[in-house]
Amino acid sequence: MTSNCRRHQRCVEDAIQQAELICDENNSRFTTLRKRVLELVWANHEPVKAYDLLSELQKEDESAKPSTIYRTLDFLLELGLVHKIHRQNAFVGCINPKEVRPSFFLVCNNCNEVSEKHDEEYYKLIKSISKKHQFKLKVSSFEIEGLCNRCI
Amino acid sequence: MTSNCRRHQRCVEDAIQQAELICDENNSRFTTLRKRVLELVWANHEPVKAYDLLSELQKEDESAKPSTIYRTLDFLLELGLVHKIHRQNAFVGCINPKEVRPSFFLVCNNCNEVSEKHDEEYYKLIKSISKKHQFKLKVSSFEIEGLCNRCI
DNA sequence: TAAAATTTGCTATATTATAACAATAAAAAA
DNA sequence: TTTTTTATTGTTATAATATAGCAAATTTTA
Repeated sequence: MTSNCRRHQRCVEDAIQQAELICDENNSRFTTLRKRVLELVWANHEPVKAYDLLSELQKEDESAKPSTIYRTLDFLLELGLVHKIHRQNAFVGCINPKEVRPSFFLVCNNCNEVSEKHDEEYYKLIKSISKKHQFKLKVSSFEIEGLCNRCI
Repeated sequence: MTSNCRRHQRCVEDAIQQAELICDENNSRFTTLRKRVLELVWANHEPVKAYDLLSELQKEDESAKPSTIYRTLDFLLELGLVHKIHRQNAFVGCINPKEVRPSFFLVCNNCNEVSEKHDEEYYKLIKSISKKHQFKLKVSSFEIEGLCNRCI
């Protein structure tokens, strides 16, 4: 249990509920598989490896294969329901999938917890960079590793 | 040739010269292998894949193996002579290895050129984030993909 | 020159990810 | 409702990325 949230079950429920809405809006189906994988991603606030998800899934569904996981993750990434932490080749649930502006991540090297941040200053920086370098931003990632406030 | 630098040979020479200095200061050896790999990384301003480096190296040295490349890259990364672009699992030469403050990268999805930026505003943001969240930063990466000014 | 430390060679294998095509299930059209 | 189309999942194979561990060679230090 490495969560600083009071009742993690809430996080999961919220995530699932949001996912249902977003899939709906998108005319995409929130199938049993997709729901289950999202729940597994949300098992805690740490980044999860694809093959760890696969192991978990295989406990319930022997037929699960790497592509089962990767395809499902692709779907969830597409809708912004999960994020990839590129420095770790791992995945976390998105805390605010309706927000289209980019967030960044604080990843604790001690407790492994990831905290997704939405930050006005960060939005400004991105805009300013785009303007300064005449660069048309498509996607970005900003990942910060170190020690979180509880582990410092 | 996808460089917007006038004479790319200069970039390479500079990089090698800086590397010599830095290795020296660090009491590390800038061996033939390390020099050669760094040159290969600097073949252009695009991110290079480890196995592409390996292929290149093998043209000159049949005995080269994955670990040859990865070990050498690890060494170069350690000294800040190259950076890893995590979104691409690829590597670029560092334009300013003596600067300890973090830089960020603009990666063009059209011409593939990577541009490393050192930016006062970015330093400030990082400081502000660290403070705001009481997070002790160890390492970070900020990678931006999109269209560069020449490809827009 | 001998001993210690660093670097490289070498083999094996772990980890991460995708391609291609078939089978199934769900939604849309007839 | 039945047919057709589309989306999803199953399945097999393989590609791409990365590391571990130990031996040999080279360089530095004593």
